[in-house]
Amino acid sequence: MNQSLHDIASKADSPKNRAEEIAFILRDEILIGQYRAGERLPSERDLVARFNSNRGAVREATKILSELGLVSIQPGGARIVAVEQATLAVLGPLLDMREEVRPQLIIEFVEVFSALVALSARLAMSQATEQERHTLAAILDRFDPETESTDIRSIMAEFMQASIDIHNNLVLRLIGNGLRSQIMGRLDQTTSDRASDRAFIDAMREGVLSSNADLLATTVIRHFDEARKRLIEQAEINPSSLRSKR
Amino acid sequence: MNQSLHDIASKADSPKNRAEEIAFILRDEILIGQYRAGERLPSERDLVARFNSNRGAVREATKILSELGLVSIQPGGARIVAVEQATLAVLGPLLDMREEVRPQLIIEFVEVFSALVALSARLAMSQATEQERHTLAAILDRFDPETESTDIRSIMAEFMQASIDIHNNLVLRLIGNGLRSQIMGRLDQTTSDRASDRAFIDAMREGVLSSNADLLATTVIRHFDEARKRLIEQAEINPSSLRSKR
DNA sequence: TCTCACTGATTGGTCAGACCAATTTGGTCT
DNA sequence: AGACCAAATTGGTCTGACCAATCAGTGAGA
Repeated sequence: MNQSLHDIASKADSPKNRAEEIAFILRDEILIGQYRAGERLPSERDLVARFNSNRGAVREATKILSELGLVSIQPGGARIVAVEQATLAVLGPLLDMREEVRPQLIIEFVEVFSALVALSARLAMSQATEQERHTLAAILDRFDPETESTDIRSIMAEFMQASIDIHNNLVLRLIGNGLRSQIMGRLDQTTSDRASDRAFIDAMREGVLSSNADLLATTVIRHFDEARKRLIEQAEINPSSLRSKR
Repeated sequence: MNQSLHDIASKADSPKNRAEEIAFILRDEILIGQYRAGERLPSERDLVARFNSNRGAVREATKILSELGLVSIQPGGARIVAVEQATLAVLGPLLDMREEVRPQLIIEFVEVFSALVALSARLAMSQATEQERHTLAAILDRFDPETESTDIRSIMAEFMQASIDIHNNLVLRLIGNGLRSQIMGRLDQTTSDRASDRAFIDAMREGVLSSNADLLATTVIRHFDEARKRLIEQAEINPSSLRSKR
């Protein structure tokens, strides 16, 4: 039953035009590690030849890469930048590409996401109206342990979004946008314990309705921590993915 | 002594070429609210006329805007997207532009940043070697309450960076990149209580050396919470900046 | 042998103009 | 009003050209 790893991986980006097509190919090659950081990207004219295109399209493509933080363009040549200096926007492609780091990356995502959900819940509680709290509770109520269709992750995503709408912290919202667009559709179905999920949802529900920010936050943290541990166990079965060089 | 608000505001982006020049102008106009979300951006040919440029440069410019998430380009016309759906990369420009929301935005930044620093410290503690902990402590030791030059914020930034180097969580690192590049050089000098800063640094130092993740996290949270409250007080003196419509 | 200034080739930056396909728009007809 | 159609507009693609900054190899001088 554990064929779960990397069988969905939506490969979601579909290029809208030639420039994006080229950009995505180059982006993936960079992320795969085909070029080392510091190396020079082939010249625009070479890329034109390779992709049978024109400089306009190629320049737009490199513009995209530069905006992703993957290359640094200067007169005289464009150079590849270390992935570590890039933008959140490389996360999705990385999940699609690098099978070896995928489990590790998901764990890292969970670590960060849990903290952000907890923060968002806290902030929302600090100023939510009665009605807003019921909106949040309603989202949680959508969880049904019987049906497989109600994915707890999508509920958490909705909860996050709704809580952001309440506190309206733009910084958190922008980060949330980035994470959501990178992660959406790229996570595998996890086989989680529906019973413990139920308990988790109930605890959150209580925290929301009683406006108990601390309870909410610790509940979230604890739940994600368990999820993280499960992920680590799974990852260690497949020893190719240690927390090591990327 | 309180001339602090918005006198530094580096306006850091200097366009590297015509395309960026155009892109930044349009970006700022959008952020100022000159176009409403959903409206159409002037056509490429119109922009060529307005900026006395050529379609190549203009197209590269709109590519940048699209990458920022500020416009959505489709055959038939490009449309402005709500700021709320953009990328972290709009944060810096927003800080430079919208004087009214600046204080509020800074508060929101602090709320998020504190949670991320706390998380990062936690993660780092969970796997730091003896030597790595001393590296962190050394950063904290750079704080000197006597000299005005040692800015506690730059120390926190360094601490964040160093802790990221330890746990090496790529997701957190990418988010950190975004925040850092948007905030760096755009925050005002705040007049903070050097004595309480001293206490804060000492508490962190103890947390680091004793590898007490909980102490570290709560210390960070508490300190930033105080900073946040100070900011809110300052903001309320200037009543133009309530947590309201943006 | 090493250093440094020169030079020619390469590279990104800018520009003009053209054609296509899709969308949008405005008017017409029902 | 509403459906439909045709023309204008728009983004997408492509070609070819010139400039200025940079890079890399060469050769002269120390």
